[in-house]
Amino acid sequence: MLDIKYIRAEPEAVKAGAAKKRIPCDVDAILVLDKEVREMGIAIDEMRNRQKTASKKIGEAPAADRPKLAEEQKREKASLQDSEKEHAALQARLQEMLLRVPNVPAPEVPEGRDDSENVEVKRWGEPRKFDFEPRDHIALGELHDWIDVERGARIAGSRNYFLKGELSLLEGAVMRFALERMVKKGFVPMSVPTLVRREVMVGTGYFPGGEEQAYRCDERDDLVLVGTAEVPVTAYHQDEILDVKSLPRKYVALSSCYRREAGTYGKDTRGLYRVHQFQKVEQVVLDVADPAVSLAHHHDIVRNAEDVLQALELPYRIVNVCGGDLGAPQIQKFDIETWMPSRKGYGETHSASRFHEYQARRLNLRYRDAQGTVRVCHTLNNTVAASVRMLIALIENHQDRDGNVRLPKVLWPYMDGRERIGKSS
RNA sequence: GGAGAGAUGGCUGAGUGGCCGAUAGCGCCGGCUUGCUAAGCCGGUGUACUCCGCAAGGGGUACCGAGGGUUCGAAUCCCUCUCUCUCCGCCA
Repeated sequence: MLDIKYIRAEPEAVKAGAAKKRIPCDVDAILVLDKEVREMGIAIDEMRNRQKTASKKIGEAPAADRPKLAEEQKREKASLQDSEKEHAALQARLQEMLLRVPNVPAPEVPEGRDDSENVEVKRWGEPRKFDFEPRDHIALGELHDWIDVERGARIAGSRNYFLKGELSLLEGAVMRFALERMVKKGFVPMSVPTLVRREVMVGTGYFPGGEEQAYRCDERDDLVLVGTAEVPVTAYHQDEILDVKSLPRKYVALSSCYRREAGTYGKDTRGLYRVHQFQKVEQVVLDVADPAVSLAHHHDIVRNAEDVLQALELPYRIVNVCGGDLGAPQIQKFDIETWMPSRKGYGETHSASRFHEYQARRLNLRYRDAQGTVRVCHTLNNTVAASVRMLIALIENHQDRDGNVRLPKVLWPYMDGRERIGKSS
């Protein structure tokens, strides 16, 4: 959420930002409503002031005079209550509108309509040239009995799956490797709730707007399954005022992630590229409200992900996500796409976002700076490793002619010392 | 699931209708003091919105878990919800 004071001061910047993101937003209507709410608030404050003063006088008056004085106050009270009711309704409407105002993208965000106009900023590693016809992950899964999508669908519906045998172990190995790598860099590991209250979804910027992508419980429990550990981790310090000396806070969490993937019917239907549930290690950074500091963190969290991909010997590229492909909350986003032979291209595996105050303001997540001033934090996050897509890349890229898979050295300790997996290894 | 207790400022903890945005202690910040390992003394110390002011600063309003109600007036009375704790039951 943007600061209403910022919207008042820079309405044109907000409009331009929304236009760049291709998100409709009636800034003028917000300003009109804001003015109305504010003027009404002043009037109500004055009415309350008169009312409080009068009440105090009644308290000081001799008991005999009180009923008469109280009678007079009753009329005042009625009109105050009407105004308060109206004011509350207007405020709620304004708040609803403010929650939908998109964050203003950074100047470095490229113009563009959709992901086809994202701008590649870096490439690492050479996609491997196979001297045999490589199998895709489904074929490899069948060969080794690693993947069962049929029973997955029978038990849990489409886009659900079982991982078995070595691939199930490999999933754990990759997650554990990614987690430990981040802990070594000073990130505090966390195990987190994946079923959260709606307000946390609002606080992190997923609601309103993203309701269709989230699973929710029925009316007995008004909870939502998170699509990423970013949600509980970023909200961890909700409503707190942190000491500036305790910043930055760097957290890393492994969690299950749940996505409805509504509106993706027919898209990526083969294989495990797009699924309803997966494991992911996520990094989250909270720090002071300084754009330069945030930018530095942004580069750091991208580096952290690159570090993991390089250790796993997977070719990737980084794209600067264009305005039209950017969500409402982000200032800027870098996606990392990893080479997947079955796609004959790069597939998104990481998403590094910088939010400035957008999430923190919604979460009421603040800090007290060295001067004692209370300010809203900045937040960022990025994937470290997301399970199924990382497994697709690993087994497809590192397969041999027989369909066995060479493991990168960094995974050996997590796979009981094994250097390869597959039938003949 | 049953029975009970509770939720107050960074923390502990008073407050049962007007003198309470809230006693006190601790902590923290500033100052003073004393030669003795640290203590003592004095002062300050919530957040948000808003108005006035160039500013320093000042005024108003709201907030005592959340929401509603009673009342001229609510931290205090009533209702609903959330959360915490204790005991019993059940499950792991």
